[in-house]
Amino acid sequence: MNLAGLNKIEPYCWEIPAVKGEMHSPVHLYGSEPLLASMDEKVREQITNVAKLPGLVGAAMTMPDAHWGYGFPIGGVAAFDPDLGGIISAGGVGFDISCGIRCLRTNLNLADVTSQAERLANTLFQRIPAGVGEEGALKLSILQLDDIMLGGAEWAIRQGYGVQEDLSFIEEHGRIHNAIPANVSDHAKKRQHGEMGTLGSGNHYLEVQVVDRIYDVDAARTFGLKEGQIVISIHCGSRGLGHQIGTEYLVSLAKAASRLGIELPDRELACAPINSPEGQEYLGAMNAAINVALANRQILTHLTREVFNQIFHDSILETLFDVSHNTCKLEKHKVDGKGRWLYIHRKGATRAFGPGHPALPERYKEAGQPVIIGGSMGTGSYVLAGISESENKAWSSASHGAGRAMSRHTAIKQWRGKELIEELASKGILIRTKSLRGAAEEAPGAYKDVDLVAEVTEKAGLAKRVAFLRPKVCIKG
DNA sequence: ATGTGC
Repeated sequence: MNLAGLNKIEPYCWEIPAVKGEMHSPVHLYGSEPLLASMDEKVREQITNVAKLPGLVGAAMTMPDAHWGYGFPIGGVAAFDPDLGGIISAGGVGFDISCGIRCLRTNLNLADVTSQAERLANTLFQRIPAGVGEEGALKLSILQLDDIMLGGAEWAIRQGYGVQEDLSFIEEHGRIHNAIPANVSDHAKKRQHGEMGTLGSGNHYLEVQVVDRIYDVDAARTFGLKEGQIVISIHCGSRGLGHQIGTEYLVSLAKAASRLGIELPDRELACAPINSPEGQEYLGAMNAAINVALANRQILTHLTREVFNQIFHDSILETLFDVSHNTCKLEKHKVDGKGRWLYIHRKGATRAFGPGHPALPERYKEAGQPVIIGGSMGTGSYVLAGISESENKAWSSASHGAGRAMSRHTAIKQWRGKELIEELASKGILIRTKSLRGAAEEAPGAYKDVDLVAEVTEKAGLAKRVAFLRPKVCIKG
């Protein structure tokens, strides 16, 4: 991205001023000069288009890990006011609705896992269904899927997948309201029928990690993290169901936009007013998919506990937190000192509530919300904490991952999956995957530097670093 | 992301 002509308004934020009559608000690009310079021009183009959509409140913005996406850039954040004709867009949520990361802390340390690493990797790979179209042990009827779409992780726990305590540490306490299963097609439900409790493919993973470095001692203590401790991160979403909802509502929202005379700067930005029938319909379906994703990560948590209990007697795996990073959520935020209810699109961006936020569980009230930046295969991840400053800057949002730096196509030409896996094994990182091509697409070199993303996220005032997690075992989709 | 591509 060419930064010439942009205003540097803060040490880690560049502004594209609003063009009168075209954009409702300016664009704010959070990042450092090197991170922004290496981003595709498309990021700038796409987020400028978002600034042209009706009912936008405040700046349209991108997080430091942003990259080119469908319509909205991944790493894009934008707030819309329904009373001002604000819109909702399927491209602004992403196809993998409520894709996110569940992080579990354990009572194990590095030495426990090192001696059992091969067995752990093999058992996890055997027990955690992963890969395109891979089905799990659960086979559900369409009626049961309706219950999942309403109940989320609560449903999963009622079925025996996990413990009540998990719910306190999941966004929305494991279940988002206003899900409308009737707005989800039978086709979408059928696609999900065998896919509950599965990881999926692409950048999804289950990783066993060791806490390698603590940045913030107090927050780490509150989060229950200490150096040398083993944690587990599960990255996945709403699988076939979310994807099918995205595909279908893209068409319905495009029709609504045309019917209502909404000018779309890009047809990929198909959207409808939140207060229109189509907007409401998508919202109900998207919330249903959020619950499916929350239930999915809950089931995977349970499967992970079973594997750990089999290998390590008396192992305890507690939910540290579960964050979603592809959502549109109704939240109350301050605008010019006044509280307003806004629909916040976060596509490839994590909600990052600061200390004292009423939605936080009691345990994290003072420390702020745990924010998880998932790294690329084999490079490590970060746990951060939400800070108050981010409320004014970015509607309490932060980066979600390393963010791609290169297309999948280019990555395949540059790396071979087998060699990558061998190289990582030589560094003591065990990868298990059904797709060598997938591994090549996910080469660490195809992603931005996660250390830099986490550092810049902190310096930009979006969240503060708490701990760095180094990978040991990675089950790839 | 995705029963990866019409």
